[in-house]
Amino acid sequence: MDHPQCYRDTHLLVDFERRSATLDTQPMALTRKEYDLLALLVTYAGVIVPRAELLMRVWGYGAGIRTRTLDVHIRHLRCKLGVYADSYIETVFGVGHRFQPYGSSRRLQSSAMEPPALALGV
Amino acid sequence: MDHPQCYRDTHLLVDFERRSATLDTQPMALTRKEYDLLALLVTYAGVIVPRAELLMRVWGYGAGIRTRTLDVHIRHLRCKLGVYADSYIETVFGVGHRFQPYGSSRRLQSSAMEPPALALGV
DNA sequence: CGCCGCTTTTACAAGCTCTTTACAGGTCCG
DNA sequence: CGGACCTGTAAAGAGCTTGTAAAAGCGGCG
Repeated sequence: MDHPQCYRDTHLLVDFERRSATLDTQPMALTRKEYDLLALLVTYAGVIVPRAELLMRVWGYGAGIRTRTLDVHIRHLRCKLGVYADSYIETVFGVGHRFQPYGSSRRLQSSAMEPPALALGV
Repeated sequence: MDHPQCYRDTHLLVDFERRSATLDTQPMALTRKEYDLLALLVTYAGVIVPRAELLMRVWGYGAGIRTRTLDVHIRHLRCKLGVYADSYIETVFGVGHRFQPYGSSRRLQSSAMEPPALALGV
Protein backbone atom coordinates (compact mmCIF):
# COMPACT_ATOMS: atom_id res chain seq x y z
CA MET A 1 0.00 0.00 0.00
CA ASP A 2 2.98 2.28 -0.01
CA HIS A 3 2.91 2.58 -3.76
CA PRO A 4 0.78 5.17 -5.45
CA GLN A 5 -1.83 3.73 -7.71
CA CYS A 6 -0.89 5.77 -10.70
CA TYR A 7 1.44 8.33 -12.15
CA ARG A 8 0.08 11.43 -13.77
CA ASP A 9 1.36 14.58 -15.40
CA THR A 10 0.19 16.97 -18.06
CA HIS A 11 0.10 14.44 -20.86
CA LEU A 12 0.75 11.03 -19.45
CA LEU A 13 -1.19 8.82 -17.12
CA VAL A 14 0.13 5.45 -16.00
CA ASP A 15 -2.22 3.21 -14.09
CA PHE A 16 -0.19 0.67 -12.10
CA GLU A 17 -3.30 -1.16 -11.11
CA ARG A 18 -4.49 -1.82 -14.62
CA ARG A 19 -1.10 -1.87 -16.18
CA SER A 20 -2.16 0.66 -18.75
CA ALA A 21 -1.07 4.07 -19.88
CA THR A 22 -2.85 6.97 -21.51
CA LEU A 23 -1.30 9.75 -23.52
CA ASP A 24 -3.40 12.85 -24.02
CA THR A 25 -6.58 10.86 -23.45
CA GLN A 26 -5.52 8.28 -26.05
CA PRO A 27 -4.83 4.89 -24.56
CA MET A 28 -1.30 3.79 -25.40
CA ALA A 29 -1.07 0.34 -26.91
CA LEU A 30 1.80 -1.04 -24.89
CA THR A 31 3.11 -4.56 -24.85
CA ARG A 32 3.95 -6.20 -21.54
CA LYS A 33 7.61 -5.38 -21.61
CA GLU A 34 6.97 -1.90 -22.84
CA TYR A 35 4.63 -1.31 -19.97
CA ASP A 36 7.04 -2.80 -17.46
CA LEU A 37 9.79 -0.58 -18.72
CA LEU A 38 7.69 2.56 -18.70
CA ALA A 39 6.31 1.77 -15.27
CA LEU A 40 9.75 1.34 -13.81
CA LEU A 41 11.06 4.54 -15.33
CA VAL A 42 8.01 6.45 -14.26
CA THR A 43 8.28 5.08 -10.75
CA TYR A 44 11.65 6.76 -10.53
CA ALA A 45 10.57 9.87 -12.39
CA GLY A 46 13.31 12.46 -12.37
CA VAL A 47 15.91 9.90 -11.35
CA ILE A 48 18.42 8.19 -13.59
CA VAL A 49 17.78 4.48 -13.58
CA PRO A 50 21.01 2.65 -14.42
CA ARG A 51 20.99 0.31 -17.33
CA ALA A 52 21.83 -2.63 -15.09
CA GLU A 53 18.87 -1.80 -12.89
CA LEU A 54 16.50 -1.81 -15.85
CA LEU A 55 17.90 -5.07 -17.14
CA MET A 56 17.59 -6.57 -13.69
CA ARG A 57 14.07 -5.47 -12.85
CA VAL A 58 12.41 -5.81 -16.23
CA TRP A 59 14.31 -8.73 -17.71
CA GLY A 60 15.79 -10.41 -14.68
CA TYR A 61 19.19 -10.19 -16.31
CA GLY A 62 22.13 -10.18 -13.94
CA ALA A 63 25.21 -8.09 -14.37
CA GLY A 64 27.46 -8.78 -17.29
CA ILE A 65 24.78 -9.65 -19.80
CA ARG A 66 25.17 -7.79 -23.02
CA THR A 67 22.01 -7.24 -25.01
CA ARG A 68 20.39 -4.60 -27.16
CA THR A 69 16.88 -5.52 -26.15
CA LEU A 70 16.64 -2.68 -23.72
CA ASP A 71 17.53 -0.16 -26.37
CA VAL A 72 15.01 -1.59 -28.77
CA HIS A 73 12.30 -1.35 -26.18
CA ILE A 74 13.29 2.17 -25.29
CA ARG A 75 12.93 3.00 -28.92
CA HIS A 76 9.49 1.47 -29.16
CA LEU A 77 8.42 3.35 -26.08
CA ARG A 78 9.68 6.58 -27.56
CA CYS A 79 7.77 5.93 -30.74
CA LYS A 80 4.59 5.46 -28.78
CA LEU A 81 5.23 8.58 -26.78
CA GLY A 82 5.01 10.47 -30.03
CA VAL A 83 6.09 14.09 -29.94
CA TYR A 84 6.91 13.87 -26.25
CA ALA A 85 9.40 11.07 -26.77
CA ASP A 86 12.55 13.04 -26.18
CA SER A 87 11.25 15.24 -23.43
CA TYR A 88 10.03 12.24 -21.48
CA ILE A 89 12.75 9.67 -21.97
CA GLU A 90 16.29 10.81 -21.67
CA THR A 91 19.42 8.78 -22.28
CA VAL A 92 22.34 9.35 -19.96
CA PHE A 93 25.40 8.10 -21.75
CA GLY A 94 27.14 5.26 -20.04
CA VAL A 95 24.71 5.26 -17.14
CA GLY A 96 21.09 4.62 -18.00
CA HIS A 97 17.82 6.34 -18.67
CA ARG A 98 15.70 8.90 -16.93
CA PHE A 99 12.03 9.68 -17.22
CA GLN A 100 11.35 13.38 -16.89
CA PRO A 101 7.89 14.52 -15.84
CA TYR A 102 6.48 16.85 -18.42
CA GLY A 103 7.77 20.37 -18.13
CA SER A 104 10.75 19.52 -15.96
CA SER A 105 13.13 18.92 -18.84
CA ARG A 106 16.42 20.64 -18.22
CA ARG A 107 18.60 20.71 -21.25
CA LEU A 108 20.92 17.82 -20.68
CA GLN A 109 23.82 18.17 -23.11
CA SER A 110 27.10 16.60 -22.33
CA SER A 111 28.79 19.65 -20.89
CA ALA A 112 27.07 19.29 -17.57
CA MET A 113 29.80 18.34 -15.15
CA GLU A 114 27.73 19.57 -12.31
CA PRO A 115 26.37 17.20 -9.71
CA PRO A 116 24.43 15.17 -12.26
CA ALA A 117 21.18 14.84 -10.46
CA LEU A 118 19.98 11.78 -8.70
CA ALA A 119 20.77 8.27 -9.70
CA LEU A 120 19.73 4.96 -8.31
CA GLY A 121 22.06 3.04 -6.10
CA VAL A 122 24.98 5.39 -6.53
CA MET B 1 -29.34 -9.36 -5.70
CA ASP B 2 -26.44 -7.18 -6.40
CA HIS B 3 -26.57 -8.39 -9.95
CA PRO B 4 -28.53 -6.41 -12.46
CA GLN B 5 -31.16 -8.34 -14.27
CA CYS B 6 -29.94 -7.46 -17.69
CA TYR B 7 -27.35 -5.68 -19.72
CA ARG B 8 -28.36 -3.16 -22.31
CA ASP B 9 -26.71 -0.79 -24.74
CA THR B 10 -27.52 0.71 -28.11
CA HIS B 11 -27.71 -2.57 -29.96
CA LEU B 12 -27.45 -5.39 -27.50
CA LEU B 13 -29.68 -6.60 -24.74
CA VAL B 14 -28.75 -9.54 -22.54
CA ASP B 15 -31.40 -10.87 -20.21
CA PHE B 16 -29.73 -12.78 -17.36
CA GLU B 17 -33.08 -14.05 -16.15
CA ARG B 18 -34.10 -15.68 -19.37
CA ARG B 19 -30.58 -16.36 -20.49
CA SER B 20 -31.30 -14.76 -23.80
CA ALA B 21 -29.90 -11.97 -25.90
CA THR B 22 -31.31 -9.61 -28.46
CA LEU B 23 -29.43 -7.75 -31.12
CA ASP B 24 -31.17 -4.79 -32.71
CA THR B 25 -34.57 -6.26 -31.81
CA GLN B 26 -33.60 -9.59 -33.40
CA PRO B 27 -33.31 -12.38 -30.85
CA MET B 28 -29.91 -14.00 -31.04
CA ALA B 29 -29.95 -17.75 -31.34
CA LEU B 30 -27.31 -18.63 -28.80
CA THR B 31 -26.36 -22.04 -27.57
CA ARG B 32 -25.75 -22.60 -23.87
CA LYS B 33 -22.02 -22.13 -23.96
CA GLU B 34 -22.30 -19.18 -26.25
CA TYR B 35 -24.69 -17.54 -23.87
CA ASP B 36 -22.54 -18.32 -20.84
CA LEU B 37 -19.56 -16.81 -22.54
CA LEU B 38 -21.36 -13.70 -23.66
CA ALA B 39 -22.98 -13.24 -20.26
CA LEU B 40 -19.65 -13.45 -18.47
CA LEU B 41 -18.00 -11.00 -20.82
CA VAL B 42 -20.91 -8.62 -20.62
CA THR B 43 -20.92 -8.82 -16.84
CA TYR B 44 -17.43 -7.41 -16.91
CA ALA B 45 -18.12 -4.97 -19.72
CA GLY B 46 -15.16 -2.70 -20.28
CA VAL B 47 -12.82 -4.95 -18.35
CA ILE B 48 -10.39 -7.48 -19.72
CA VAL B 49 -11.39 -10.96 -18.60
CA PRO B 50 -8.31 -13.16 -18.60
CA ARG B 51 -8.39 -16.30 -20.63
CA ALA B 52 -7.94 -18.43 -17.55
CA GLU B 53 -10.93 -16.76 -15.94
CA LEU B 54 -13.13 -17.54 -18.91
CA LEU B 55 -11.97 -21.13 -19.03
CA MET B 56 -12.59 -21.44 -15.30
CA ARG B 57 -16.03 -19.90 -15.12
CA VAL B 58 -17.53 -21.18 -18.34
CA TRP B 59 -15.84 -24.54 -18.69
CA GLY B 60 -14.61 -25.25 -15.19
CA TYR B 61 -11.15 -25.79 -16.55
CA GLY B 62 -8.33 -25.25 -14.11
CA ALA B 63 -5.07 -23.60 -14.90
CA GLY B 64 -2.72 -25.26 -17.30
CA ILE B 65 -5.31 -26.70 -19.64
CA ARG B 66 -4.61 -25.99 -23.23
CA THR B 67 -7.61 -25.90 -25.51
CA ARG B 68 -8.89 -23.98 -28.49
CA THR B 69 -12.51 -24.33 -27.50
CA LEU B 70 -12.66 -20.85 -26.10
CA ASP B 71 -11.41 -19.38 -29.35
CA VAL B 72 -13.92 -21.32 -31.35
CA HIS B 73 -16.76 -20.09 -29.18
CA ILE B 74 -15.48 -16.54 -29.36
CA ARG B 75 -15.59 -16.90 -33.09
CA HIS B 76 -19.13 -18.18 -33.09
CA LEU B 77 -20.19 -15.34 -30.84
CA ARG B 78 -18.56 -12.86 -33.15
CA CYS B 79 -20.37 -14.32 -36.09
CA LYS B 80 -23.68 -13.94 -34.35
CA LEU B 81 -22.86 -10.38 -33.38
CA GLY B 82 -22.72 -9.60 -37.06
CA VAL B 83 -21.31 -6.24 -38.01
CA TYR B 84 -20.70 -5.32 -34.38
CA ALA B 85 -18.46 -8.31 -33.79
CA ASP B 86 -15.18 -6.49 -33.63
CA SER B 87 -16.40 -3.43 -31.81
CA TYR B 88 -18.00 -5.57 -29.12
CA ILE B 89 -15.52 -8.34 -28.55
CA GLU B 90 -11.91 -7.40 -28.35
CA THR B 91 -8.94 -9.70 -28.02
CA VAL B 92 -6.07 -8.64 -25.82
CA PHE B 93 -3.06 -10.62 -26.90
CA GLY B 94 -1.69 -12.91 -24.24
CA VAL B 95 -4.26 -11.80 -21.69
CA GLY B 96 -7.86 -12.42 -22.56
CA HIS B 97 -10.93 -10.78 -24.00
CA ARG B 98 -12.92 -7.67 -23.32
CA PHE B 99 -16.48 -6.77 -24.11
CA GLN B 100 -16.79 -3.12 -25.03
CA PRO B 101 -20.17 -1.44 -24.64
CA TYR B 102 -21.23 0.03 -27.93
CA GLY B 103 -19.66 3.36 -28.66
CA SER B 104 -16.82 3.08 -26.17
CA SER B 105 -14.40 1.53 -28.59
CA ARG B 106 -11.80 3.89 -29.87
CA ARG B 107 -10.19 2.28 -32.84
CA LEU B 108 -6.62 3.34 -33.41
CA GLN B 109 -5.28 1.75 -36.49
CA SER B 110 -1.78 1.24 -37.77
CA SER B 111 0.95 0.01 -35.56
CA ALA B 112 -0.71 -1.77 -32.76
CA MET B 113 -3.37 -3.79 -31.13
CA GLU B 114 -5.79 -2.71 -28.50
CA PRO B 115 -4.66 -1.01 -25.35
CA PRO B 116 -4.15 -3.28 -22.37
CA ALA B 117 -6.46 -1.47 -20.08
CA LEU B 118 -8.44 -2.93 -17.25
CA ALA B 119 -7.92 -6.51 -16.29
CA LEU B 120 -9.39 -8.88 -13.78
CA GLY B 121 -7.33 -10.04 -10.85
CA VAL B 122 -4.09 -8.61 -12.04
C1' DC C 1 -30.65 -47.06 -35.34
C1' DG C 2 -30.00 -42.77 -37.85
C1' DC C 3 -30.33 -37.95 -37.83
C1' DC C 4 -29.27 -33.51 -35.94
C1' DG C 5 -27.47 -29.92 -33.20
C1' DC C 6 -23.92 -28.63 -29.96
C1' DT C 7 -19.28 -28.99 -28.38
C1' DT C 8 -14.60 -30.14 -28.72
C1' DT C 9 -10.51 -31.35 -31.16
C1' DT C 10 -7.31 -30.99 -34.90
C1' DA C 11 -4.41 -28.84 -38.12
C1' DC C 12 -2.80 -25.12 -40.24
C1' DA C 13 -2.67 -20.00 -41.23
C1' DA C 14 -1.95 -15.58 -39.50
C1' DG C 15 -0.57 -12.34 -36.03
C1' DC C 16 2.01 -10.45 -32.08
C1' DT C 17 5.85 -9.89 -28.99
C1' DC C 18 10.45 -10.22 -27.90
C1' DT C 19 15.20 -10.92 -29.01
C1' DT C 20 19.10 -10.92 -31.88
C1' DT C 21 21.87 -9.21 -35.54
C1' DA C 22 24.26 -5.93 -38.18
C1' DC C 23 25.54 -1.60 -39.02
C1' DA C 24 25.35 3.49 -38.49
C1' DG C 25 26.07 7.26 -35.55
C1' DG C 26 27.62 9.45 -30.99
C1' DT C 27 30.48 10.18 -27.07
C1' DC C 28 34.50 10.04 -24.35
C1' DC C 29 39.38 10.50 -23.74
C1' DG C 30 44.15 10.30 -24.78
C1' DC D 1 42.25 12.93 -35.00
C1' DG D 2 41.53 8.10 -33.81
C1' DG D 3 40.30 4.15 -31.27
C1' DA D 4 37.19 2.06 -27.90
C1' DC D 5 32.81 2.04 -26.22
C1' DC D 6 28.04 3.04 -26.02
C1' DT D 7 23.47 4.00 -28.12
C1' DG D 8 20.10 4.46 -32.31
C1' DT D 9 17.85 2.03 -35.80
C1' DA D 10 16.02 -1.28 -39.04
C1' DA D 11 15.28 -5.74 -40.29
C1' DA D 12 15.02 -10.65 -39.59
C1' DG D 13 13.87 -14.73 -36.91
C1' DA D 14 12.13 -17.57 -33.13
C1' DG D 15 8.48 -18.70 -30.14
C1' DC D 16 4.15 -18.32 -28.59
C1' DT D 17 -0.96 -16.83 -29.14
C1' DT D 18 -5.08 -16.40 -31.72
C1' DG D 19 -8.11 -17.02 -36.10
C1' DT D 20 -10.34 -20.24 -38.96
C1' DA D 21 -12.25 -24.23 -41.21
C1' DA D 22 -13.15 -28.82 -41.10
C1' DA D 23 -13.66 -33.17 -38.88
C1' DA D 24 -14.67 -35.93 -34.97
C1' DG D 25 -17.09 -36.80 -30.46
C1' DC D 26 -21.37 -36.77 -27.91
C1' DG D 27 -26.14 -36.85 -26.50
C1' DG D 28 -31.01 -36.42 -27.32
C1' DC D 29 -34.91 -37.81 -29.96
C1' DG D 30 -38.00 -39.59 -33.48
